[in-house]
Amino acid sequence: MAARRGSTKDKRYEGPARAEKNEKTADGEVRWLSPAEQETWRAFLAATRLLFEELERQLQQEAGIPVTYYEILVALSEAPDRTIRMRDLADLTRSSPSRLSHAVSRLEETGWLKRVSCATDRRGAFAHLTDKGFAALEAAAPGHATAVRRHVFDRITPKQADELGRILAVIRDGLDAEGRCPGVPT
Amino acid sequence: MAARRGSTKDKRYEGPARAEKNEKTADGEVRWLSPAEQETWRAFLAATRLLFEELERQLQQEAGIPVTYYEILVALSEAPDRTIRMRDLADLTRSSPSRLSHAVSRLEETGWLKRVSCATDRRGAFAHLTDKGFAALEAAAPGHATAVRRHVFDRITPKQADELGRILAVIRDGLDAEGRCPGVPT
DNA sequence: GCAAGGACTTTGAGCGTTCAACTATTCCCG
DNA sequence: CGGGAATAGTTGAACGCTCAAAGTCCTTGC
Repeated sequence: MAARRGSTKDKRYEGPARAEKNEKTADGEVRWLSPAEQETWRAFLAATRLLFEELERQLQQEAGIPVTYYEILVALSEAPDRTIRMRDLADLTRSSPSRLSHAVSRLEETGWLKRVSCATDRRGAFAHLTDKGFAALEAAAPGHATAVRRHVFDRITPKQADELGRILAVIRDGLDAEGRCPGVPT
Repeated sequence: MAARRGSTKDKRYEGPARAEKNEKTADGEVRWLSPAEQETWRAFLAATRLLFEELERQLQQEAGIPVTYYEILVALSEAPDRTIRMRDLADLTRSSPSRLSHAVSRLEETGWLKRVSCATDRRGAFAHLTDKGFAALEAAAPGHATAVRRHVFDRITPKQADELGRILAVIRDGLDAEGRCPGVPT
């Protein structure tokens, strides 16, 4: 990735040339990424793309579902009664209501999930993981866990894993907070 | 089951997917993630999902293109003559040839890219970034860089950024190596 | 030379996601 | 109580991606 500095003739992409001088936009100053940060960011993009593609392929071949559906099954499997209100399930899995609705529809067709209407709030619906769905999850879990271990945790030290978790939790919390109260400055 | 793609029902069932502890099964060992590893992994999933969704939304609204298209433009902008052979561009951006072909077609429609046929290898094609495409990239860059900085690098220390880069490079290299020579252990 | 196999690229179908409506119900406040 | 606003969930179209299959051209061995 690379394209280390000054390859050939052209401008290496560190932002437009004019930005060297004029760093202002409508809302203030543009602080480009430093070379080190760029390298990190490109590693981020490459690693996550490769990783998710690999996990997706693995899970699709062995279990026939995408990773996001797997996450839905996991969330349900951990809930009391294996049943969660749609809204809460959307929050847990960080999906949009729309995505969740489509996904649940799809999983309902395979018989792994069931929609249950809510007695106290007639707008509402629950998603319930069926025994068949739970069995499917049990069958899919070892392969998926093995893949995650193989591509991530077997490659880094426990200390690095800890640090990775801490870093990603910070990033996650930042985005989560922003999602909940939009318009609040850092 | 609606004939999903790789729908291999009735997979081998490799032992109970119970247990947070490590255990063995008949035909091989499944090493589950430790509680700490699970927490890290869930942070990974949540952070990357939120982050990419946010960047996608930002870039889509401000520039009208997905992040992956942006990466293609960046790669081209750094190349001599702003021109790269399709195969090499696919490697650089870690896309499948198919994805790249679709993407280039799309970007060609907007006039940001141009396909140029190769004289010495008539199977081949180059992708060339037009002036219009370069201008579009210049216009999109500040917003994108700002978003990346805001959600990632402004939230972590430089030391953490370094460590993050090192960790992700290891993961990336592992997957890269595996992609090139499948079947090689570790 | 020539055939067989490999490399480069494109195409079309199917799937999951997003986005923008839309329906239905509940909440809130005067 | 009544009516507007908020909440829960669904739907359909558009779009990007994957996969399989194909077309086109190059290369290698004989």
